[in-house]
Amino acid sequence: MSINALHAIKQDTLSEHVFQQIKEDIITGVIPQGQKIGEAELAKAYDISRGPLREALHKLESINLVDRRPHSGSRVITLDFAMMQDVYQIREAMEGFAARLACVAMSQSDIDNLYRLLEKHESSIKQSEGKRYLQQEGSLDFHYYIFSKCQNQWLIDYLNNKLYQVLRMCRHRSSQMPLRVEPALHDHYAIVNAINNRDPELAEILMRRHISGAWKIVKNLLDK
Amino acid sequence: MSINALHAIKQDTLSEHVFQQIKEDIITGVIPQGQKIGEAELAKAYDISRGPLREALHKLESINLVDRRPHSGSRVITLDFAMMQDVYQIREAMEGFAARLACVAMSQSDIDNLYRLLEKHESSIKQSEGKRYLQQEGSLDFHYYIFSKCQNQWLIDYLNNKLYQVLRMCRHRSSQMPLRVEPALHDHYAIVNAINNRDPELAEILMRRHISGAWKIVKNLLDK
DNA sequence: TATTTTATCATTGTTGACAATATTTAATTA
DNA sequence: TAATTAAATATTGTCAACAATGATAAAATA
Repeated sequence: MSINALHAIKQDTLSEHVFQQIKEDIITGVIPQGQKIGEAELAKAYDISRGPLREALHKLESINLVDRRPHSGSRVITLDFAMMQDVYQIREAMEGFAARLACVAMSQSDIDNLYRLLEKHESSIKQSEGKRYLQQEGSLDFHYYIFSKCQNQWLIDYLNNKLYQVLRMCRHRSSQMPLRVEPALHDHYAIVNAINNRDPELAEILMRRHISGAWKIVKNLLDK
Repeated sequence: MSINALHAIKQDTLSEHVFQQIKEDIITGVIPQGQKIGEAELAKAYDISRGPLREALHKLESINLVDRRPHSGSRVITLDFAMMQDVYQIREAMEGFAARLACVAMSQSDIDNLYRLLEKHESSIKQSEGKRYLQQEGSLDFHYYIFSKCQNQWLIDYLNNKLYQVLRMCRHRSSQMPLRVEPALHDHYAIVNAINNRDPELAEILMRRHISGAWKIVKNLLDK
């Protein structure tokens, strides 16, 4: 299951529908970073009135995809170094903690599913060298599967609807960077093993290291 | 400095002003938990039109103070056991991590200020036995001072504007519970000592224990 | 010419009316 | 009478016009 599967629901209202659409357009770069957003202009572009559009903009602000200043207007955020560091740090803390919780809460069949997921990734890596993007999506699935089992609804919601949206944006931005995926797979196996051994502390530590390691790689590539 | 000092600014717009006001009314219980919110009704109560009120409600939803279902309406959240547990868990993870970061980032004069703050709390405790509420506010100041120095803007924003609002709500709800404050002060000193020794790992661990200890107390009182 | 002031313009904030949906009430049927 | 269906009501979602504020350009002064 892809993370985006959760987006299908709740587009009942016009404001919600347009929120999802603009969100994707920002994440995928259709609307570039730092872009000034004129309400009237965008409303016409998406063929709605300004009311629902403003509500959509508020939602986008609440997931930190746009900056809004009263009487001044909105603009798409810019993924500078400080912001990416903030995001990766929070991800390290929260997803590490989520792994700890999930380690306690997961059923054995959940863990079996995780192993199967990793095997699928492994074979997928061996076959396709070029399609790194799909492999990254696979990595997202892995992370999502774990934190979705932590049984803390607030935590799940924050990771899924806020942090991971910005993370997808980072990915699109740095999707031309060369990246090795085998080490990540090795990390993943270590994490699942810790969960399988019902060792929450270790699961948290390994998840943290995995994420802070990913940040170090991204950081180096940014310094180039 | 109280946390609420930050609320003074940015009330330029009507929607923002009413957002702050409703927020306080929810936290302090003027609008009770679980209350159904009729837009027209509230708009008249606060003497504004429905447009800005709806935007305020969206903001309230984004900090998890109200639930909103399309076409159905909004209601104030209910602080049940699961939700409070979620909040304290996230607080443990994020504030622990913030303490780790702050331990690295703090200047020596910051640390001195922390010690002075604790001394003030100590004498305040000795003098007034009855005014537990003020002591709790003091505790909030302590926590706020630390995480505000973590240099992660996202983290600060989340703790200050989302988690701590719900936390204040928990406090108001359980403000008649008997609670000992000396142990908390002891914890606080241990945390500052760890920071003073520039030991980030320990600072994080102690902050975590402090918060999870607070949760255990609250949990027991809820089970009564 | 550079800078300040003033006036014009564009954009955001706000409002009340209208449309669409959900909820409640009443009526009907088993 | 209880359950189901249909009509009526209330509430939310959407729109377009208006007011208020900030940004821009023109004019005036040094």
